[in-house]
Amino acid sequence: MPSSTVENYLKQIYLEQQAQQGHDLVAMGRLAAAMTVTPGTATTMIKALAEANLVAYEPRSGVRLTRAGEQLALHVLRRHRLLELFLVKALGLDWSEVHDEAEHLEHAVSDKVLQRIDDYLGHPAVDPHGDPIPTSKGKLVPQNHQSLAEVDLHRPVRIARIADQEPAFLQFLHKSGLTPGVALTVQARDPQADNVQLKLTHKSPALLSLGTAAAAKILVEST
Amino acid sequence: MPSSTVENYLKQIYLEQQAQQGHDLVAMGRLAAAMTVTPGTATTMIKALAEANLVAYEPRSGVRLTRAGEQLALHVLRRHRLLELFLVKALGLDWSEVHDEAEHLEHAVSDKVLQRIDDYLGHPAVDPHGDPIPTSKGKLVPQNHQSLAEVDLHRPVRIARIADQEPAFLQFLHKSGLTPGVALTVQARDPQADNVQLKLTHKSPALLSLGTAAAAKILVEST
DNA sequence: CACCGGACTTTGACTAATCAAAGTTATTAT
DNA sequence: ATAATAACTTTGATTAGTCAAAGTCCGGTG
Repeated sequence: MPSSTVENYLKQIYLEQQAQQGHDLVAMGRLAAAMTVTPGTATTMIKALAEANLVAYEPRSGVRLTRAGEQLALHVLRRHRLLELFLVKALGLDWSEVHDEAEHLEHAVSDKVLQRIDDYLGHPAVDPHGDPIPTSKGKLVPQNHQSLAEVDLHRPVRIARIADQEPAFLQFLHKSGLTPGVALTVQARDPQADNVQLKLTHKSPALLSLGTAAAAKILVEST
Repeated sequence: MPSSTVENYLKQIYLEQQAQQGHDLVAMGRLAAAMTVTPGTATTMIKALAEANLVAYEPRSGVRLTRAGEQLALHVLRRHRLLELFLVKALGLDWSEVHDEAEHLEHAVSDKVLQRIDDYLGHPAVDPHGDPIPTSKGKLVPQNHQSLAEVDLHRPVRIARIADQEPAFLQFLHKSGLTPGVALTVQARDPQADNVQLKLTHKSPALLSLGTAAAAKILVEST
């Protein structure tokens, strides 16, 4: 059974690979920063994971998950995301705080309990942030959402996913009514001013101004 | 924050102290066996816990919790027992299997989540095996139940608690209808034959034969 | 083309938790 | 009272995970 440290490394490599669309070699520096360990620690750990055939390691260029490593990572991600949704739905926790809770529980929950949680929730496809939940077989349906930083002006869209887990940012979104499912359009965009203007379809106040960095973290789908 | 290893040692010392009614010094051998570590490991660990003022250690005679250690142990026990009940009530797990599940989760669940679980369950006093749940302040109302090995013959009693967590034993009890709340009387007892005869008040088959060791693990209260 | 600087790896050291085996102490039996 | 024995402690070693700091490699820039 892999330790929770191993599970965390694999999960993080998976997430970094996703974040680098296409470019699947994750640099050691990136990984070390994401894990908040020193680069030397990451190197040591990755050499052990490579020995166990969970990653392919290319010294001085980076690391990538093997099939086995990816399966394990998806299993961890499934536990994490089902737990997040369960904490919100069954225990009424705030969506801004469930990420950190799930971070601990994901290493302690058995397959049996996870199965029950999945049944309880009715086999959901996404977690409270719109992140897709891998199946028990380790499959994850690829999403391809545009963000508010790039979607066409005036196109009617719905918020599908928030690509950030920071409690403070999530609380701001909640306060502003920018939660998954909400319908809106981008009214204007000014790259010079680093500004995006939103119009919420069924809310008031209906107008909102965001920086590009924040807009890029809000993913949408056409309605 | 104490490691889960430390939490487990303290919890185990607490349980052993309880099991040795009155005699509050727990022998190292006993503790080592309960923790399934070698005696040397227990000695080393206990010296560290004594350094941290969580236990009082008397070399070559045993160990006992300090106030601080007891508070921590009760906190762990609270998490464990609330989780057991939650797994049964909210997720429909079998009472015979929740002990082992809770054993892992008890170290991963935050105070906030535990609070929500307690609310969800309506602040219960006992877990699915009848074991009392310490309060959030670290108080545990002392129980004083007799077992089926000692209660008066023909006295009408109700099962209050099962003093064993073995899945196989719990499954046997379930199959036999010997679960907390069930009303019964002891019809006969034969020490020579190591045998106890039970009559279940509202069940059929109403007659049951148990060995003394099994009967001693079933605690009852008068009705 | 040499060398500079940043990214990466190596090395040596540390902590927590563990075991095996040797050493010590106390209790019991003769 | 002494010897045998069981219970306990000590010692030396191991594994997982980590850091600090020294060493190495490589892609530019002059």
